[in-house]
Amino acid sequence: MPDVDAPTLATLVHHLQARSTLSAEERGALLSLPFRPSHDQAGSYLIRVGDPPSHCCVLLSGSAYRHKLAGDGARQILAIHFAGDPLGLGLGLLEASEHSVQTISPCHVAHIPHRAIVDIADRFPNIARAFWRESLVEASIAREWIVSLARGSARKRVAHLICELAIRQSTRMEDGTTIDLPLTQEQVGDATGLTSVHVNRTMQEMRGAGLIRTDKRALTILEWTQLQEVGEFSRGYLHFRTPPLAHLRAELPWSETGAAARPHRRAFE
Amino acid sequence: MPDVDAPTLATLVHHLQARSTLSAEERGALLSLPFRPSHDQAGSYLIRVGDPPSHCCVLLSGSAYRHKLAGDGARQILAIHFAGDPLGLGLGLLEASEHSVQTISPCHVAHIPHRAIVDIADRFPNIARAFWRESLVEASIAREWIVSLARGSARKRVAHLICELAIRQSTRMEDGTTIDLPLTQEQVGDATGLTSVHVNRTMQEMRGAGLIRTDKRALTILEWTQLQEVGEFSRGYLHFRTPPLAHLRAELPWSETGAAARPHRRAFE
DNA sequence: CGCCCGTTTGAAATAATTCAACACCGGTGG
DNA sequence: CCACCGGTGTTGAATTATTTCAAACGGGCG
Repeated sequence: MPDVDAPTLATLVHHLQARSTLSAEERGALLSLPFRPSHDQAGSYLIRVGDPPSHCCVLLSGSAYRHKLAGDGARQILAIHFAGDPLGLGLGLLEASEHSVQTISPCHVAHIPHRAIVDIADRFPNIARAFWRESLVEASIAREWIVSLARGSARKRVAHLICELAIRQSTRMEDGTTIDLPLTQEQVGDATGLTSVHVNRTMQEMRGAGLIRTDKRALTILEWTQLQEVGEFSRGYLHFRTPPLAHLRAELPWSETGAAARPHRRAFE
Repeated sequence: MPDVDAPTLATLVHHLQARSTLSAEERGALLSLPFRPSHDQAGSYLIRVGDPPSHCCVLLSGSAYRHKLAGDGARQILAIHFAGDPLGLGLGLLEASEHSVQTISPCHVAHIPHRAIVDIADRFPNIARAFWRESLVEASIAREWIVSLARGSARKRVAHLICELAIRQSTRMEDGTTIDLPLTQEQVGDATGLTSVHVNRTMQEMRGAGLIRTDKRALTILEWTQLQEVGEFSRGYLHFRTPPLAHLRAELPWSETGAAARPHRRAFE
C-alpha cells in the first residue's frame, strides 16, 4: 500500500541548502544518488551502536532520535531529527557508529550506500564541503547541548530543547508558533538528563507561567521571547544561513560580553 | 628568543594519522601548508566566539581548551586540547565560531589560513576525508560528554574526563600511567559541570580509594581498570585506528547489550 | 469494558551547591 | 631574609534542586 508518490531525496537537498549553496548540477547529482526506500514503524532501529556502517539514512518523513545507553542502562538522547535530516552521513569514514538511531514515529527512510556518499563527495568538492559542514554543525549542536545540560536548571534545559526544535522546524512550519514535539515526557527527560517526573513538574510550571501550551504531541509557544530567556537560547549555534521566520526573530540580550556580568566566575586572565 | 627549532606541522600529520591513512604525497602537501607561527602565553584567546574565521590553529606545544559562557556567566569547558590538535579546522565553512579557544599553558601555535585548508581539501579528496573525519570524531566526543555530564554522578564525570585525557595522551606518553592534567580543580569543574568544591571532594575520594595520585599538574592512574569502571569509560567513541597501549588495553564489561540489564528503563519498543 | 501507556501528584531521600573560612605554596618586593 | 600576596586546594555546615519511590489518574484503543 504505497501511500506517497515515488520517494525522492528532495528533502535532503532542501536540508543541505539551509546551510550550503548548491549548483543545479550538484543538486541533480544529489537527487540521483542511489537509495533504497523503506517504511519503518515507530521504534525501529535505523542504526545500531557498533554496526558496521553500510549506508546512510535520510529521513523522508517522520522523526527519530539518536541515543546512547549510559552504563547504568539509562538512555541519553543526543539529538532529535525530522524529515530531511541525514543520519550518519559520514559514518562510512568511521569503523562503527558509537550511538544508535531509532525512529520515534512511523518513518519513510531513504538508505544511501556509503560508497555513493564518498563517491559524490570526491566528484564534487562543494558537496564534500556541504557534508563536512553538516558534521561541523552537528558538533556545534552537541556542544550547545553540553552547555545546556551541564550548566542549566531543569527549566533552562527543557526550554532550550523546545527553542531548538522550534527553530529547526521553522523552515517547514506554517503556523509559526505551534511545533511538533514528538516526545513523551520521559523522552524529554532522556534528552535533558532529567527524570520524567521532574520534566512533568517543569512543564507544568511553564504552562502555568503562560509560556507554552500543549495538546498531545503539539506544542504551542505563547511567549517566545520569555521562553528564549528561560532557555538562555541563542540560535547562532545552529548555523542557519537563512534568517529565522519573522515571528521568531526576537533577539536575546545574552552575548559573550553581556554574559561576563557575573564577576566572581571570571574568565581565565 | 626562539627556543625551539623551526616549527613544522609534523605534529598535525601525526595527529591525523592516528585516525586516517595518508600517502607520502598527502603528508608532504600537509607539511607544506602555509602557516604563521606564534608563541602565546597562558590564558591567550586563540579563537573568540563570534570571530569571523580567518585561520585554523594547530597546537604545536602546550594545551588549550574550548569553552562557551552560559547565560549566567558560568564557563563550560567543551574540550581539552594538546599538541598536534587542530582547532577550528572547518571553521572556514561557517560564518562564525560559536565557542572560544583559550590556551591553558604557554603554547606554540601554527596559524593556517582557512583558504589553504579548503584548497588542500579540494586538491586531495583523501585529505578532505581526513578533515571531515576529524569533525566526525569531534562530534562523537561531544556526544560522549553529553552522556557523561547529563547522566553521571560527580565521580563518573571526573573519572571519565581523566580516562579520556589518558587515552588521548597515550600516543605521546612514555610512562603510561602518568598523564598531564593541566587543569585546576576549578577548571575540572568547568569541564564536568561541577563546583570546584565538589571536584575537590570527589578527587580526594578517588585518591583515598587508591585510584589516582596527583602531584601538581601531573596525575598518576593507579587503578586503570577501576577508574574506567567508575567513569563508565569505553574508548570506542574516540575512534582511534591504533590499539591503545598495552597497559591501557583492559576492556570493560560495558556494552550496549550488557547495559540493557536494567529492566525498568527499557528501550523504546 | 478493561488495559496500557503516559501523565500527574505527594512525601522522603540525596547529591550537589552555596557560602564562608582557612591552609598551602611559589613568587615578589621591601 | 621575611612578609605579604594571589591563586589554588581543603574543610565544614546549611540549603536546595532533583531524584526516588509509590500510587493514582486519564484517555485512547483493541
